[in-house]
Amino acid sequence: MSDQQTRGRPRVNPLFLRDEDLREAIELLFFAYRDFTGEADAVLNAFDFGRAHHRIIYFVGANPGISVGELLAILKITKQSLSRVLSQLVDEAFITQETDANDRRRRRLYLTDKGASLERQLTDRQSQRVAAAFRDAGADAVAGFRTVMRGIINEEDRDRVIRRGDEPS
Amino acid sequence: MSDQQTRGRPRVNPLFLRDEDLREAIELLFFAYRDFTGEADAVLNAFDFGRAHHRIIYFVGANPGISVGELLAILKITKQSLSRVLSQLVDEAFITQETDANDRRRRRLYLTDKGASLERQLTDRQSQRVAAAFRDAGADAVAGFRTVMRGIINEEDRDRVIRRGDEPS
DNA sequence: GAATATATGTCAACAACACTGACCAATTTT
DNA sequence: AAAATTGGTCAGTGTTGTTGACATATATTC
Repeated sequence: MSDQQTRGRPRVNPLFLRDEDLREAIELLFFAYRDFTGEADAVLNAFDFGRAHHRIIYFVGANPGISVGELLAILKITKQSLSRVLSQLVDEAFITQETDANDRRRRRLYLTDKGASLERQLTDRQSQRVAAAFRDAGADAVAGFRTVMRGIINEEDRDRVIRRGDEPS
Repeated sequence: MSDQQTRGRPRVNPLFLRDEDLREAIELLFFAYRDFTGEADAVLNAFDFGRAHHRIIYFVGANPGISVGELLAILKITKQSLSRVLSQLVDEAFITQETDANDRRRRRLYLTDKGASLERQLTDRQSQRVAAAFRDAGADAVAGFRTVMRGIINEEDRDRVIRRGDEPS
């Protein structure tokens, strides 16, 4: 019964969240993500890889020893979809699989040197874009960015994002 | 020669942008966009539409009378890709095309009532997610979010995002 | 007025990446 | 021993992007 508040004339609330404010946010998400992901495409093309490969390489790099199931939970795709791309990365020696010692059903994933090198190329490019935006915006703005972005993520997945170490002020 | 600065040990700079700080931002972008776009999928499925339809409906709604060329510049896809999806939306009467009076080569695009109704359903859902994050984060954080996101977007495309009216403080 | 450029649309083939459904094998848990 | 979990695979399908080659109408330029 308060749904239609979201549109129409401005509503009374501490932030004065008008229609355009929210549309602006929607567009910022669209354009920022479009340009942010586009950044890595040239590198990926040189390896005949796509964005699916990139996502896998990134998250295996960020979580060495991650299991297939955890990776699926992060990417929210089916195991068939993952399998197609992951197999390529294993075949071409960008990623290795090692059977978990405690639970031998589990395969733990790691980047090879080759994989780590590609991961670095890709992450560096995107990091530079973010770093430039951070520098121009200043420390306070960066803190706000982090808070809002975390709030947009589904609550149950917020702790999947790595946290900087300086949280408790 | 300063590329490898982006990784490895912390660098000296006013924001102390460490490797993890930038990785956190990368992950925030991934998860926030994943959940933000996932929000509308159920509605779209009911209409047998996908995300490509959503993007078109959104930007035509936000820019009534936009030309095909401008839409292509925003979406950064080929006209063939756009055409397939746009034709469906026109055939099913979610969008109308009107020849521009001044330049009769141009087709200006508008949402029909049916299209506007769908646009509202989709945008409302996403707006609610953003509004909740904004409320929890507070006004200062929202300002920071906007500044950083704008900085991530390619410079030449920053003014494609609608601007709130309260910029010059 | 003829040549050129622009805006849009269309046909055809193809690739990446997601999906569903139906299985199978190894291993662990109950 | 039975059931649940983890991971893999085969087969078929749909959406959304790509290239390349043309076609049409209209506007602009020489």
